[in-house]
Amino acid sequence: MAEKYPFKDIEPKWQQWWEAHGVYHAENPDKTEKQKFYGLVEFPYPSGEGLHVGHPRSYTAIDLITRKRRMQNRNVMYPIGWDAFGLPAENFAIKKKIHPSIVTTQNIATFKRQIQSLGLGFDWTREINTTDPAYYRWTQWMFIQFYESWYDEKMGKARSIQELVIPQDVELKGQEAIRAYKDAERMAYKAKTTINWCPRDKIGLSNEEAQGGICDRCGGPVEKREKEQWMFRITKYANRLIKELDQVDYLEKIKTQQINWIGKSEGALVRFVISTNDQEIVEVFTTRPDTLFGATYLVLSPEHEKVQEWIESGAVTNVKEIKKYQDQTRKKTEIERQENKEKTGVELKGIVAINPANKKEIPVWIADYVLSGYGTGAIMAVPAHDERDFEFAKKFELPITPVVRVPDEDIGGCGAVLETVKGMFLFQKRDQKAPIQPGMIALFGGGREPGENILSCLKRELEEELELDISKRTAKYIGDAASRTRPGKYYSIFHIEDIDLKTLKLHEGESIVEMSLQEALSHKLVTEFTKKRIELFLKGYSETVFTGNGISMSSDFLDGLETPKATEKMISWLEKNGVGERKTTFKLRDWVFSRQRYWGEPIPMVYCEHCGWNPITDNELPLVLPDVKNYEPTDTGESPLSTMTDWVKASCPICQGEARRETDTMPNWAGSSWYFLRYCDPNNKEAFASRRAMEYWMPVDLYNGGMEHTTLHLLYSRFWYKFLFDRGFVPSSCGSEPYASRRSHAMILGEGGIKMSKSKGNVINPDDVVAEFGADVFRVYEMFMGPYDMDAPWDTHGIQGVKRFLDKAWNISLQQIQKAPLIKGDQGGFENVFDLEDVRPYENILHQTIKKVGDDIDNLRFNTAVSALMILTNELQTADLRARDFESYLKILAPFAPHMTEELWHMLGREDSIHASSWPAHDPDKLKVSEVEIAVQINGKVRGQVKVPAGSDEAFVRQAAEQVENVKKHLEGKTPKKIIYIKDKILSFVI
RNA sequence: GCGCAAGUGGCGGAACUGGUAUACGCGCUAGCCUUAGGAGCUAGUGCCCGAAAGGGCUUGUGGGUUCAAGUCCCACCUUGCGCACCA
Repeated sequence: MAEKYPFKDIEPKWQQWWEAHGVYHAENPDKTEKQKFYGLVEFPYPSGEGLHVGHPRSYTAIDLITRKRRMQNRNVMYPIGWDAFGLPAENFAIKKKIHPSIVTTQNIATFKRQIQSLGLGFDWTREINTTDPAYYRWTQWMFIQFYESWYDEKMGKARSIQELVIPQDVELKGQEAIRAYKDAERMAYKAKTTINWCPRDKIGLSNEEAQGGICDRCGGPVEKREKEQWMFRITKYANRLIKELDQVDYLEKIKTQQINWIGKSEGALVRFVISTNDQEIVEVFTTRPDTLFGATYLVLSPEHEKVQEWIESGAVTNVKEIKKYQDQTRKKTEIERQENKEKTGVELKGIVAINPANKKEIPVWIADYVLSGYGTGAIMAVPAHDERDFEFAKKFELPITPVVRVPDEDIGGCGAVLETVKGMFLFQKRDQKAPIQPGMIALFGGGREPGENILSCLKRELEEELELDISKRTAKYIGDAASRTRPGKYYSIFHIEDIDLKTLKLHEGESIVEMSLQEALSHKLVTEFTKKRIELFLKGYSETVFTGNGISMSSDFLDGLETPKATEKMISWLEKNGVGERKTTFKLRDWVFSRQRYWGEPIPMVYCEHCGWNPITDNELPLVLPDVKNYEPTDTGESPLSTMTDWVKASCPICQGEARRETDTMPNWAGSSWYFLRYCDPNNKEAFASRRAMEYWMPVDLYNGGMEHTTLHLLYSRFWYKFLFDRGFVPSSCGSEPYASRRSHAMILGEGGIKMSKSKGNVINPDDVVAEFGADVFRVYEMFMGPYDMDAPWDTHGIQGVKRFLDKAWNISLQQIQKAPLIKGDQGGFENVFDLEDVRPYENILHQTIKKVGDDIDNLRFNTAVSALMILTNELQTADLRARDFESYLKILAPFAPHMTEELWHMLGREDSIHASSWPAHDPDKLKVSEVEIAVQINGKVRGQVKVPAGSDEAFVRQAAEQVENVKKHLEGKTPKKIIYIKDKILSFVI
């Protein structure tokens, strides 16, 4: 009698029927009043490997949600397409000498067949393909819009380049100057920069694709190369890409990753004058301008342009040494630079800079710990406040000057200052008589009359005040700090070597209290101020907040200020004195947009000797990718297209003269940056999508994709969309964010928890799974494996369990359909002849499950939803269901097992699709249970259970509990001291 | 180093605002059915003691709060992921 669910006969039948009946075709906005729901999964790259079992996991997840929304009367769009430009097809083409488009077409066919065998509710009428000229026509058109735009900082948005006001002085210089001025503002611009070059793929990479110095495609190391490249000014959007995240519902970790990648930091730009030539200036960026007084040297990155200038002008005297160091740096890959963090560097002899705060002359160095790509490529080194600078200063014996600020209450007298190697200082007020103990590494400040000999002061302070004999030790003078409350007085700061900080001794009356630093944290004799410092010290922080205002400071204006306030004060000082200004920098770089490969969208630009770069005209779009003989990329970094001399030749759109085409192509992130807009209106020939369609469908309600795309596709497409939005190509009612919410799937691993790979031979082919178990089992299994956002290993036994479940559900359903004599109901459905009013034992669990499954789908908790359905199915084995309850059962199972439920639905005599039916509502009355089991605890341990009517009061439950043998035994006839009763849950005695 | 997430049976994993830990599934054991089964059905299954009733222990480790802690607080350990000389 135990029949198997005959998926082989059923599944293909319904797949065809659905498509023929357009069950999953989204209605166009003009034809519906319904509210829309736009569910989106990242469209796949159709690789030669075929579909991975990981793809269906996320496709099915969003499929479940969209199916439920459809049953909740939403007009659902769940589209799919092909992100088909890319390296693997090209590499395959090189190897097999087959045109990439042929390979791509084949791969798409395979992917499509595989995806369609899974019964996913995609709207195939909206299928798109980024390599289709009808599609990439618009990608090219958008490129031109980027080129024809500039970013207006004042309005905070991109505008047409026509609207760029040309300053008069530029205008006077003529056309050449005007063009240069415009080019410097365009959102897409060509520039010679150092790019990441993958020698294996022979392709330039964006920063996002070369994270950690590793190529995103092949995993090999990345080199630096000078190259002229098309760039997108994504940095103009850095602020908005962070700020507008608060309009969207993304997983918190996705937001954090984007924010970190953009890497905003606020601070100041400071100009250092080179003393040998007043005209010469080095700009540095710092987040801590308040520490400027402590800047004791400058460091430039080895690639810094000034270094080259000084070599050429002969300003530096140790050219050979410098060049050697530059060479070394260049040869190091980024990985090597990261692995070896030992500080290296070379002084630029002959170059001296002036610290604008204290007018002191300071040396200038180059070192590779300063990165050319960040800030200005130069830093002011404040070794007392920065771990890296400290390390560097120690190694090359450069001066270390703390900038010391202290709140007023601590200025009162000289005190002991304790220091760690890292540069942490501790203070103990003098009136508490905290001596520096032998065994500390210490710095201390001593009040000293102007003119008093430093060493004699030190000796006096140490011996008289602090009871420390320093005769056997080396005390190194570090510097002075002026006292604010006692004008004319200074704190001298010394570094006493060979001392290890372990204990703190305090005078309490006549006796001395000795304590560990741990104990000091809670000791009443120690001030809060000191405690805080000890705490920081123990955590190993290098941050220093200190007294006075640093060596030879001309003013004490930073005294007593918290770091943010001191920073503000210093910035206004810099601005007032014209030596610097407020500045925000980002880690985000402009997007390198050219690729020196064949299989990508041609960049629609031509170069003319007279007119420079210009976009081709609209009616020339699409600029179709020509056939070439050889797809092989070159070591020189020329695109294979450059060998197509006929194609390269073009006429200049301005002067009609001879011109040549751009031969680089776009990165594969181009087509995927706006595909979600094309789905709204995929066949439009007049525009990339109609305004009406975008107004209705955008933004995407739910977008699912991998975490690996957080700093790639997700960032790029948000930027791209914001640009289109700014320029009004996307209607303003759509909002400036393309995706209202973003979720992430996890990986499916091979059996045993290791990654699936060809070489390990543990790859599961979806085709085999569908052939053996059918699509419904496959779907349910992938949902049941574990939490959606956690990696899960494939388990061949586990899928058997799911098969049993669906077989069981199938059999129960057949019984229900057979057993119950059906009559046609009023609503067009069927009711059986059983009494409709009697209370049925299964109702409770049915309604609970309806609620749970619905909630779980909404919250992407598919594994527990399946579990609830299994429990319900087990319960229903012995029940006789009313027809409408049976229909509810099928409906909540339908999103998970669409084929099986559709078959059963039609067996009931239905002619429409179950997936177009309405989602059942749970009846809150029927969630309630009549009887509950209450645990009885005695002194916190469960000693028995009682079954009572739901909602019973304490007295009733207590009486029942006291009848239970085991409870009686443990109560030992005593009267409980305390009784806690939580209704319908627990009764707890304390005796 | 910094940031984030997570540690629960033999395994994948449940557990809502603290309220009977181990749901559901796998695996395993026994029995039934079968010519046979890697099919199906029934029962059992955290660990220890016990014939049973029952008792003791158990959610990475150690403390704490509470009548009651996987859940809250403190300290620590481990694993995974992300970033990593970002000034």
